[in-house]
Amino acid sequence: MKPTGKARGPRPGSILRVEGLSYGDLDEHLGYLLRRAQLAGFEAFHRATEGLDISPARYTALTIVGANPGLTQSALGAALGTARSGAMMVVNWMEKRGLVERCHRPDDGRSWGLNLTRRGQAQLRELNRRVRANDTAFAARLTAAERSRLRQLLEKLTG
Amino acid sequence: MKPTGKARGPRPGSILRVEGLSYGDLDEHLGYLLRRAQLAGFEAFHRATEGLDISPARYTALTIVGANPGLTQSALGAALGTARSGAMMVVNWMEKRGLVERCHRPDDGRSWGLNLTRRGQAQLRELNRRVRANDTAFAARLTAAERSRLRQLLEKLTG
DNA sequence: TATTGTTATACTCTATAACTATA
DNA sequence: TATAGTTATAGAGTATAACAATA
Repeated sequence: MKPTGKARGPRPGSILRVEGLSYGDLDEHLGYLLRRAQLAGFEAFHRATEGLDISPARYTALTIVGANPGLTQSALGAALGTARSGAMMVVNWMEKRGLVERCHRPDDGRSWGLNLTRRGQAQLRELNRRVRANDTAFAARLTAAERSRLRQLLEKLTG
Repeated sequence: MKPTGKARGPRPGSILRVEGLSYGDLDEHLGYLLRRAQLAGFEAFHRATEGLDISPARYTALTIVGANPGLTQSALGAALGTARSGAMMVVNWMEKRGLVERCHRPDDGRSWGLNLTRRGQAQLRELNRRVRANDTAFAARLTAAERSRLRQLLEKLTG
């Protein structure tokens, strides 16, 4: 049994509600509530992918490459909301792990086209399985109807 | 007219939806939707506090100290979900700016009690004004009823 | 022995800028 | 000249560990 990967970086810090402490206006501040929920989501993600040397950003990158074969690094960076150099590091990681290939594009010698390898596809399927299962557990406090409503509201909010 | 403060650090990166790109399973992933919304919230906060040398974490710290006079640094760290050393840096920043005072506690010589100064209180009021106004603008895509529902769902989700 | 504050250090993430090669 | 990728560097943020003072 080979090692599955080392833990990466510090655990995501959660914002647990401290007993007997007043939070002032924060409880009515939408941005703060979103931050709390999002950090809880990171924690859930971390639990779901324990030992896989992955991160939310890497998972996002993997998913987007998988959904857009031949994608350019710059386009990936734009999708991730990061600079080109940031996209580089993610792609380097994916390539070193054998999850993604950089393929020359015949039409433009400057840019690479990114494609998932077989292994990358398998890895992504496994991640999706884990993440989806954990997503439900994460949102277990909500009913299915409430989850759906929450998704809908978030999508409307973000545009 | 004195300078109001320098911009701090890199702007928060947003995740703009890229035209014509597929996002695979991400659109159904609650954690991803939360992340998007939260980053949009950071951006809104940044716009609202332009030039004030503040950050969401600092704003949170200021609010919590204001709502809990005499608070301990460790307690603040717990509320922020950060280590003691992290709380130190925030408090150092607040103290240097004259927003907070460290007061000796008669009952325990080890710990400080944190209190907002007059200036800190004024600063917090101004921040609340800006943040609240911008919060509405940020969530302008939603009706008042939807905003309220969203808040409710987020609170239920986080517990 | 445990806890508070403190300091020093390391690591992650990300932005910026300069460089190259193609266009 | 403009753009894609690359590389090096710097900054913010935060965790960890060790230390002193106090409990």
